Amino acid sequence: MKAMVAEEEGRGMQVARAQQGLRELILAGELPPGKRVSEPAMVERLGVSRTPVRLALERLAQEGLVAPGASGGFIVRAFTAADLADAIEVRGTLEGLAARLAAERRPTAGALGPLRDCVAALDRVVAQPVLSEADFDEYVRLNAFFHEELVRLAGSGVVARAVEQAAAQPFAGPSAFVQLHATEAAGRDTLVVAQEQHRRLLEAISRGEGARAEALAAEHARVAQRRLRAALSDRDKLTGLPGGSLLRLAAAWP
Amino acid sequence: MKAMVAEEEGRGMQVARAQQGLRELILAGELPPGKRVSEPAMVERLGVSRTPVRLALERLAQEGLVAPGASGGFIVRAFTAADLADAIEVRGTLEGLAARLAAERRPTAGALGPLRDCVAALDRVVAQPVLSEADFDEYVRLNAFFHEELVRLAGSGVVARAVEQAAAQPFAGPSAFVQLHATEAAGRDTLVVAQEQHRRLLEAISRGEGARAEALAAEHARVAQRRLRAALSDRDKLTGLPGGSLLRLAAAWP
DNA sequence: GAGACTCACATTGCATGCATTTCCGCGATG
DNA sequence: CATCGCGGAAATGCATGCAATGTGAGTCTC
Repeated sequence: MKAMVAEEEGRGMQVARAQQGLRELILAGELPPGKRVSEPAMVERLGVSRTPVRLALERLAQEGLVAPGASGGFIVRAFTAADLADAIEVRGTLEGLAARLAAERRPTAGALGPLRDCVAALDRVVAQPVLSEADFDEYVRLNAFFHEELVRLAGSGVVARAVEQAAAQPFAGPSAFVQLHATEAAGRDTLVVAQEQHRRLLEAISRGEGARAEALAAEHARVAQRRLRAALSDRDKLTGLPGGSLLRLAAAWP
Repeated sequence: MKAMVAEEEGRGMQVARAQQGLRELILAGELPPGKRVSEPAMVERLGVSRTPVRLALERLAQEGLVAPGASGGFIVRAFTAADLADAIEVRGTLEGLAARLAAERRPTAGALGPLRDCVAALDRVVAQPVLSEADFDEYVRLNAFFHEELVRLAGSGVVARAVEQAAAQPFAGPSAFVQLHATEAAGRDTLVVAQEQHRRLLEAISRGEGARAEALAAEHARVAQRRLRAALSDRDKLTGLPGGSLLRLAAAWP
C-alpha cells in the first residue's frame, strides 16, 4: 500500500504530511488531551506508515503539542492558562532580545525598508473606521510579516531559531487569538494599540534605542496576554477555536 | 546482531546510546563539521540499527549539533563566534525572565532553602585562597545546581523548557568554558565575580526585586561571554577541548 | 589539460517484520 | 461489593528490506 492518494513528491513529504495531519487532528480535538496517540490508528487515518508517524510525533513533542508518555508512546498535552501566559511571555522576552539586537546593529535605511513598508501597510489597514473579516486576515498576515522581519533584523540565526521555537508553542504565536477580535465591538481598538506599538518599535530600532526597543517588544507581546485573558473569560469564544479543547482551565484530568 | 555489548535494558535505551555516542563523536571532532553523518557508518560504530541512529540525529538537530542537509541526511554544524555569543545571550535573557518570575512570586523562605544552601556551598568553595582542579569541578556542579534551582523557582514548566533548550545549545550552558579557568592564574577571580552575582541574585529574588533579578541574571550570563572571548583569543585553549573543532572563527568551509 | 557527462554504487527515506512490554477486561477471592 | 491477580491482545521500540535518489569516480571530449 503505497501512497494511494496524492503522490506529491518531496524529500520528507511523508513526515511532513503526518506532522500536519497530526497537528490538525490534535487541534481539532479529535485526540483528547491526556490520551496516548495510537500509532496504528494514525497510520490508518493518515495513510503513511509508522516510521513517519513516529518521527512526526517526535517533532510535535518538540513543538509542545504532545509529550513522551511515561511508558512509551506520546500523549496529547493539555495546557493551563498559566502555560499559555508563560509561553507568550517567553516569546515576548525573546522578541525583546531580537529588537534590542536589531537596534544595536543600527540597521541602514535600506535594511529597514521592508519593516517600514509593513508598518505603512498595517497603518492603511487599521486606519479604516470599520474592519471587515478580510481586514483582520490581512492584519494577521502583515503582523506575522512584521514579527518575522523584526527577528530577521536582529541578524542572528541563533536568536531567530529561539524566537521561532517560542512562537511555535501552541497559542503563543504573534497572531494567536487575533481572529477573536473580528467579532468584537472594541476589536479595532486593540489593533490600533498594537499598531502604535509597531510604529514605536520601528522608531526605536531605527534610532538605535536598544533598551527601548526591547521593552516595547516585550510589552507588545502583552497585548497577546490580554487577548488570552479575554478569551479565557469567555469559554464560548474558545469552543470551536482550533485547539480550544486542549485548554484545561482548572488542572487535573480524569 | 542484537546488542552484543552492554545489554542494559530501558525504554529508549538504543536511542539514548546513539545520541550520547554521536554527541561524543561530534564533540571529539571525529566527524568533521560540514560533512554528512553517514548512518551506516554510525550503525557500525555505535552498535545500534539505523532507526535509533536516525532518531538520535533528529534530536541532535533540535539540540543544534547537526542540521538537516539540503539533500537528505544530517550534516555536522559549525559554529561561528557570533553563534556562540548569541546562544549565551539567549540563555541569559531567558534566565533573566526566570529570575524575574521567581522574584515576582515572592518565594517563601522554605522554597528558597536549596538556593541558599547552594550559594553557601559555593561560598565555601570560592573562599579558598587557592582552588584545585577538584574545586573547579565542585564549582561546576554547584553552579549547575544554582541555575537549575533558579529556573525551578520561576515555577513555570514552559519557562523551564525554554531555558533548558537554550542551555543545551553547544557551549551555551552555564558552565561552559569554566574548566579553562582551572589552569589560569586569574581563574579564581572570575569565579569570585560570578559568585558575587549569585549572591546578589539570591538577594534580589528573596526581596521580590524582579527587575533587578532579571538584570542580574542577564549580566551573569555575560560572564560566560567573557570566558568565551578569552577562549577564542587563544586557539590553544580550544584545541583538545570537547567541541573545539566545531568552531569556525572565520566562516567558510571547504 | 580542464571540464562535463555517464554510470555504478552507496545512502536515504519509507515500509514492514518481530520480540518485548504494557494495557485492559475478566474472573476469582476476601 | 470492592479489590486483586491474570491472560490475551494490542502497541511500542528496534531491526531490516526495498525502491528512489544523490554521490563520486572514471572517462570522454574539446
